[in-house]
Amino acid sequence: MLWKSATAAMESLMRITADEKAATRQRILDAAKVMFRTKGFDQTTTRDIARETGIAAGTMFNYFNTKEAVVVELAGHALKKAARDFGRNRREDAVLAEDLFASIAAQLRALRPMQKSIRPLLDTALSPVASPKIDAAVTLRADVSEQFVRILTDHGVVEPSAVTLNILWSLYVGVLTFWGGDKSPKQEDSLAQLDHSMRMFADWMSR
Amino acid sequence: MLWKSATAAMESLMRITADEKAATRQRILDAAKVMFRTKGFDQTTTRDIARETGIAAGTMFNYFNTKEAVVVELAGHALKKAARDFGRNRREDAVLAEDLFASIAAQLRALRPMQKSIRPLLDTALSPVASPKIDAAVTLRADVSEQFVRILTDHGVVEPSAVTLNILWSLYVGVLTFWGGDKSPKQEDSLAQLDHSMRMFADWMSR
DNA sequence: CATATTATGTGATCACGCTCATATTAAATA
DNA sequence: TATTTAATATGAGCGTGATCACATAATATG
Repeated sequence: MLWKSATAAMESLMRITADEKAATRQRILDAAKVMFRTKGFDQTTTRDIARETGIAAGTMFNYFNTKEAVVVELAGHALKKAARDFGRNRREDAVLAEDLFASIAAQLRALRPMQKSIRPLLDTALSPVASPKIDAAVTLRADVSEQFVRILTDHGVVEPSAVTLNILWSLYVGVLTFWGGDKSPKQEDSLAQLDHSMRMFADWMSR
Repeated sequence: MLWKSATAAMESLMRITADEKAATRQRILDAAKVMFRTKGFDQTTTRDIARETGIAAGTMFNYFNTKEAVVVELAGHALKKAARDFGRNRREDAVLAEDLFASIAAQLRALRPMQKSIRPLLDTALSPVASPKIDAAVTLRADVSEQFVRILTDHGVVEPSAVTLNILWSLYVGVLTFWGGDKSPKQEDSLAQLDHSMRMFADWMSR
């Protein structure tokens, strides 16, 4: 394709087709979102998603490498929203444990619709040793990690060691895992777990 | 079957066939053990195991409900050995963090041959919210948890709360996850991770 | 406008874990 | 031993995620 000779008309046309592609992609995400929430991840087949989207069975894989990649993308959007919410409501006088608690609690709130689909997320995206086959998973992991590092930095932890970050990540994944099966009405049990985890971690950091 | 009329001869006969069954079961485990270690869990198909064992493809599922159940059973044996090793080498004057470290380090040593197959273990057996479809997984989880509780009790923690146990479990799973991808020659990285994790936990317990 | 090239959609097909109706073998009974 | 009943082995077949050769459509070139 000769980009240098591209005219405004061409660009406009391409934008349209690109938009159509993006629209199909979005329709896949919308269909998957609903079905994952109602039937769960395992009970939703890629053929279900394709049928609901109005495309052939194989076409979905032109947009997403794997079924997991779909849920990872959905989670990515949710976590972006969570990060914004956290930034907006952040209290100036919060101590480390409070900031970490607020950050992760915001994530739990945003991820609520996919509570039933958290398992594939933990396996593919949030595991520190997950294979980098899904691009969105690498990005997601980096984003969350970055936010943790920023919070730590804001509280005087200059360059957290790998071990420190791994411990925080273990507690974080532990909370998410527990939360995935949390049946308490308002997630109190998970929030208690999160509260204790972050308090312990913060105490250890300021020892 | 009329058990009450069972004679010694019958019992002897049945013992033989029962032994044959147990032998088949063992041959499956042996074949799987080798293949899991060399090719990894995902790259070893149930048909591979069946072929190597000399049974039909479907027969394996008369002995194990799922492919995961095989690796869980192998891990169960390894962890039993680890528990014995820990009990044998346990130092009388050890503090909480040291005992937890020693206990889990023994597990890592015993699990070494299945380092590549740790993922399915974490997903099905060691997750606190895993479905109870695999009996051996429930047992395994209970055994490990029980050992942790015993160690805690020995160090004066009378009845550890659910949150406390969950936190310990999170750190434990975090270490195992990290260890699954640990390339350092003698697992120093994982042991460092374990050391810090248990020290933090013990500090928190004695706060 | 006609043709070549490139990108995208399609569904038949694969490999996998797992199931199930049937065949086969062993045990119990007469 | 002959016959009935129970236990076990078998492999064809299912549903699934994913792939791939091919069809179709969009774009570039002459």
